[in-house]
Amino acid sequence: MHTVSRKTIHDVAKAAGVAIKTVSRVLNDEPNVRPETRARVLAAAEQLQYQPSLSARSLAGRRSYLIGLVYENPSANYLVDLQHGAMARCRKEKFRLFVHQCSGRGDDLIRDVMGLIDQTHVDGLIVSPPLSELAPLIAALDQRNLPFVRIAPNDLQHPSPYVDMDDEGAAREMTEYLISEGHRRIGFIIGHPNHIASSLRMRGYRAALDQHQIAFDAAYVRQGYFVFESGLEAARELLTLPNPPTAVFASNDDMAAGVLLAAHELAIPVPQRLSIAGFDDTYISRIVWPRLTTVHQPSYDLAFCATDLLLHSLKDGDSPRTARLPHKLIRRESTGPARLE
Amino acid sequence: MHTVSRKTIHDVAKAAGVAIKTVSRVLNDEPNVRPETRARVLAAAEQLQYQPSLSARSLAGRRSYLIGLVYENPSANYLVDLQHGAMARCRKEKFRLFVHQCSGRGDDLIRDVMGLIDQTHVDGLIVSPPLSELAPLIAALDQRNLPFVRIAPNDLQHPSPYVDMDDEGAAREMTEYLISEGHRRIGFIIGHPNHIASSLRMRGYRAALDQHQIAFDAAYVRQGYFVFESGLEAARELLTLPNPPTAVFASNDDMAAGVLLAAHELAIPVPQRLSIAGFDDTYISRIVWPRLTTVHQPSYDLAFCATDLLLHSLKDGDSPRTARLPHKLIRRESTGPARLE
DNA sequence: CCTTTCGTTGACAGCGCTGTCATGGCCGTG
DNA sequence: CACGGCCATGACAGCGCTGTCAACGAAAGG
Repeated sequence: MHTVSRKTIHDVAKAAGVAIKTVSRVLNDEPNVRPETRARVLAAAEQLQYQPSLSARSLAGRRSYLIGLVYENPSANYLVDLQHGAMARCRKEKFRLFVHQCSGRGDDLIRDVMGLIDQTHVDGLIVSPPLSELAPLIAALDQRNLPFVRIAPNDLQHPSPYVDMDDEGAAREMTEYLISEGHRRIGFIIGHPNHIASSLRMRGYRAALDQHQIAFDAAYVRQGYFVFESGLEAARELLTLPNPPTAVFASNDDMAAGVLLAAHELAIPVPQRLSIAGFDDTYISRIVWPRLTTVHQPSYDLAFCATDLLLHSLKDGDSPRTARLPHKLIRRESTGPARLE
Repeated sequence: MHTVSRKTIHDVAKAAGVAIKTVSRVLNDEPNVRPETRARVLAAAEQLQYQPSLSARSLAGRRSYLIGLVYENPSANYLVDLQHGAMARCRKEKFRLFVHQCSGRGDDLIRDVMGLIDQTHVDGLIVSPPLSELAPLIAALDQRNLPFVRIAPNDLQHPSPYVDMDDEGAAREMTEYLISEGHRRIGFIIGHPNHIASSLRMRGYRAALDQHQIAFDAAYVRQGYFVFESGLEAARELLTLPNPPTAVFASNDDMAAGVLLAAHELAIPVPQRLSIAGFDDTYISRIVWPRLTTVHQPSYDLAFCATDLLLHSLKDGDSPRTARLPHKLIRRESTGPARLE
């Protein structure tokens, strides 16, 4: 067994008959290289299967060609979508993505992220929810003067770029759809209190009720935490109410799956006697029976777009700073007309 | 806004009143440093919030404190478990995990992985299935002389370390459990042909039938691909057979969820008229209704353990080279006694 | 007492790149 | 024809560390 030694810029320079600086110029698309020289260098690099060392680059220059994606504790499907969206965008440049699960809370979390920055020299950061709402973290990043993009942030006034979707509008549409199906007693399960999306979706729900002169009834609203079990518990309460809702709108698919399970337990046929709607359009919404009506949240695109904004802001200061991505109501078998009573 | 400049080893050395080499010694746990000197350096490093630059480390030394996790296209839940298992183990040392989704097939894929190695200088690699079965990739890694650990590989003779579970035994246990419930016509859905786990699980299924003198009937076996839709399709065929199975054992949970959906479509009550078993014990096995009887596959532990083996083999050559992790049969509501006919 | 060994520390080179500046050939201009 | 300016290229320093080796004092041995 014998280690194939790494090719360096010197090998390429020698093969192309130029100085290493010229190789560097070619590989970094710098101007002032004769086209034929450029071609010669490119050919040599290709022939040697040369890959520049990210370590050396970040040490010598002011870029590391690395961007970080930090997250805390999102659901698996959402997380994987984010990762792949960001990776896909990175792959189109010569950047790589460093995925980092943050640990700790408060100051520890900030230290954790700062440690990531110091150690890896990332050029920028993609901050996913709920970290994107964590003011102390955002402030620390500002102070560090590191470019970053937030996904679904709460503070839209902050100067850093962000991408999001219209959570409130989407929730209003879903609620209106349920109303249009004849539902009047519509249960609602709120998401995790730390996520701005939770209150936005709640607001959309209320707005739709208001618009259709349906009185808001707190008895039909339960606090959840974006996880399956919280949806299950909330639904057990809602569905055993004296005058139970004919539809339940959960703030994400995981909780909606919990509602569905509760309905099955209580032998309530879905959607004949109970309509159930989710949010996010994750994998599980297509797997359960009946399949969930939900709102498609473009997680992959959100991350792709966030990475795009970040890469642009690394190149030139003046680039689009925000993007709002479209959502879509997905009707499936878990919702239907309210039964006449 | 003002950039807080990165602290370097020089800052720490100055603060502690020693040479940078001594700081390096302390931070790398090298011997021959007086305890009080060590304490002084540690205090200075802590006080300055010093974080060594991974770039400089990997450039200067022969370690990068980075290990790579490469994967191709596993299901989201499995992938996230792997990532978190590996990250958790890394966090206990001063290592970081570089997660990389491979792109391309054949030579392109190998070039992709080699590019990762050259660019990031990873000290070692965790190779997850089905890449862990890709002989050309393994050969390329061997030639590169880079330490790596395989998760659930096919070639147990190969000298590189690996971790796996007893797929065959687990499948046999599950099948025996179904037999013990009185089932005789037991359908089976095979996993993706590229995964060794598929044939092992199939082998376990057959072994259990043989042991109980139940004739193997190819009509009850369908090829699947580890994805939901393939389970759905296979189940539609199996359940409309003239003499349909009373139980179906799918090689993973996603496909079992597909079987469950097919049963719902055909109004076959589960488990009263059909028992359904999955494999992996992923999130979805707990959210469908009825919840799936399945085999717990320790994905998190597999990755944790793989990382552990890798880190050990980086330190000293002679370390345990393999580990087989325990599985567990999880009985839930999707299986029950066969109906007497 | 001097020599050898060992434990502790530091000086310095150099990892593979990029940033800065120098060099030299070529052009156009007065 | 002399000169300045521009383009293409190269020489060289140095990023923040680790590896190597030397230096020094203290302990151990003859």
